[in-house]
Amino acid sequence: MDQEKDQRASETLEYAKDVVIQSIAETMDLYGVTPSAGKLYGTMYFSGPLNLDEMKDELKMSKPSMSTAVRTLQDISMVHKTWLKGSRKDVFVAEKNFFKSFIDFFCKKWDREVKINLESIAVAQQQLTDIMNDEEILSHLRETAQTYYTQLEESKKYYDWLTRLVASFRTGEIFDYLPIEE
Amino acid sequence: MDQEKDQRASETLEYAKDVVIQSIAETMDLYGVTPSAGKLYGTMYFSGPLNLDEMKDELKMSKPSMSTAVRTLQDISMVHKTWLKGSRKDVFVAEKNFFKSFIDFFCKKWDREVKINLESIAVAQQQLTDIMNDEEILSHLRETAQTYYTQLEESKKYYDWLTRLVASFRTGEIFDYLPIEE
DNA sequence: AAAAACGTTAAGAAAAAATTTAACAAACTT
DNA sequence: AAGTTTGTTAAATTTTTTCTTAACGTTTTT
Repeated sequence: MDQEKDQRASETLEYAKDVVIQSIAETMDLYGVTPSAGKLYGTMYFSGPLNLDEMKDELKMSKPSMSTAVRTLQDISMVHKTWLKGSRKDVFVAEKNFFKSFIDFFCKKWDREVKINLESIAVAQQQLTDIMNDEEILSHLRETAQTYYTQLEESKKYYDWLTRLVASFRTGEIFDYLPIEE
Repeated sequence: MDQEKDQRASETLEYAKDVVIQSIAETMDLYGVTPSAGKLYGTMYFSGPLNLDEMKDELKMSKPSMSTAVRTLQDISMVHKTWLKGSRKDVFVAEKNFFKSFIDFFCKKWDREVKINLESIAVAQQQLTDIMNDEEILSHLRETAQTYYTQLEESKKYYDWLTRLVASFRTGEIFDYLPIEE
């Protein structure tokens, strides 16, 4: 009967979706993904399980692009592979729980930051100690070594704190302090 | 007297420094800066105030590169401009307080995420409501609109929580819950 | 067993980003 | 006021990244 109205409604629906997809893609640069991957995630956020062909039709891109994009999204736990009875194609669903994505992503990154830097600090401090303890070395060099050593030691407080922050996120303890939906 | 030993000590000092600079640069990808900017920050982390010419000599890069790199580091509050009596050159110092950098950076990014997405959600929900309330529209369209609306409404809990997380970081209240140097 | 479907890798093309040299504008010296 | 110094912008180049087409290996269907 009122086909025109339904047509318009359908377009409005698409538009409303696109507005959100666009802003999700835009802010996902913080997660270090390409705009394309961001747009893919945004699309999946509003869709059911998608296979690679459906993704490529949706974004009008090639299949290999979808393959790599969906893998990077998997790497940061923003999409998951599932099974769909009947079809032999891989299908993927977006992780819609932003808390999960947030925690998973940043904890991984922060862990890495702590690990890499603490390792290099350990190496550096060993060398610096050798210089500091050798009285035959020019005093201004030894003083510099001491300065660097102290600065690195100070920075450990941060890495320690970050480790505890990650733990609090991972266990969910953070939500005792800062509850969801206060 | 023992020039050789001092020479070796000096090299060891440089090496120790470089190890840390390298790892800082490597992990700073999370902050969305180029490797060059990361290396510049790492260098400044161990130096006093530097001007553009000193930076270019240190990193063996061009002056305009240093100019843009130092600006991106300023944008994320990882270096600050200071004044040095006598010289008319701009000099910059690295922010050595990692807590400050951390909070400043992520709060800015998270604020942006919240702002952009909440704005688009508001737009989208308005459109969706129009469809939901119009009984002349095909019911399956209206149901889809309802589904999207609910999903967006749900996501607001996350943005609300993120807003409170940012507030807690900004005020320093987070440190009551998770103290530095436990 | 041959053919088709599916996902990935490889190679090449296109697009984007980073870097350098050159040119410029403003502030300072003499 | 002419000439320097300093930082930035502009244009051109190089490098890196992204994306597509083509080829491949595996699994499934017929």
